[in-house]
Amino acid sequence: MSSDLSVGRLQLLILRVLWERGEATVAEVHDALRASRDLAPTTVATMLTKMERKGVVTHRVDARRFVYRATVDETEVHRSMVRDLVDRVFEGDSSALVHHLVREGEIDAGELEDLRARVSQRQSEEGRDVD
Amino acid sequence: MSSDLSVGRLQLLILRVLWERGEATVAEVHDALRASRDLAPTTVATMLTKMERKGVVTHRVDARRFVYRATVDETEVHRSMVRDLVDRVFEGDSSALVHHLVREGEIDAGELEDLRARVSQRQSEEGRDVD
DNA sequence: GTTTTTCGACGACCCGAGTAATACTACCGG
DNA sequence: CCGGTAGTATTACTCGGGTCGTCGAAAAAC
Repeated sequence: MSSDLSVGRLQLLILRVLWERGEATVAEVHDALRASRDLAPTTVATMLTKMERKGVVTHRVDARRFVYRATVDETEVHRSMVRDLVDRVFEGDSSALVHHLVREGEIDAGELEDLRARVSQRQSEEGRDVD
Repeated sequence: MSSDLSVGRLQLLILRVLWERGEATVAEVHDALRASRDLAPTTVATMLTKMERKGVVTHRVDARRFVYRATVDETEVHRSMVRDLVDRVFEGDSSALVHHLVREGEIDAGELEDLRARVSQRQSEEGRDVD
């Protein structure tokens, strides 16, 4: 599964609100977004509807209001969107992406060392039961 | 500026052909794409037109045919598209992206070590004029 | 009980990517 | 000079993200 969970900017903003709060009404989402975006409440509602049609959120009814909840978690969405970029831009080669980041000076030696330590530890720990 | 050079899948495929060959006619691009996509020649032509309107390619006329050339290089496009993803998904934090890659097992210790060595060398070389 | 407010449903648009059929035009062979 | 061909321009359509206005129902307020 986890087919295509790529979402647009606004959709991601909305999902973040839902991930943080667990559940939220249209008004709550709209309110939480006020800081970053000045939108009509109906815009949020429409977006939520479209997102529900796509399958990334659901809602339950609570006394007139719709209470939305994400049906996908942050990691799934990240995975899908990163995969998408890697496929499009780097022909599926994730390390090419990291190479790019390094070449562009987005990542420095300290961060890489940190990561390296973490991953090598993980690999030695879980080495026996992988795949 | 390198403002917004984000392009779609097909546009990127087309750009790759242009980057490889330097210049290409519609027919040549269509032909080069035959392997990966089965498109009508007009589709490629339309796309090229739209891309020219956007500013990522130009053309010169050579005896009736349009010879297209990219006006942006691969690195610029990569930068723009990666930046875009990082902004949308990781709130501008590039290292969060790498963290994700590591956590998802897309990158292993060997690759990180390779990268780390490279970047630390670069940093010590150009150490005097950074920040 | 009637009016006002609240909230979701629907429908309308815009825009860009993608896809392609059709129209148009200039050149070439006869 | 004429028509076919090559190759671009035009037009059109689908889809999804984004943005709202309006409408209708229902709850709340008076």
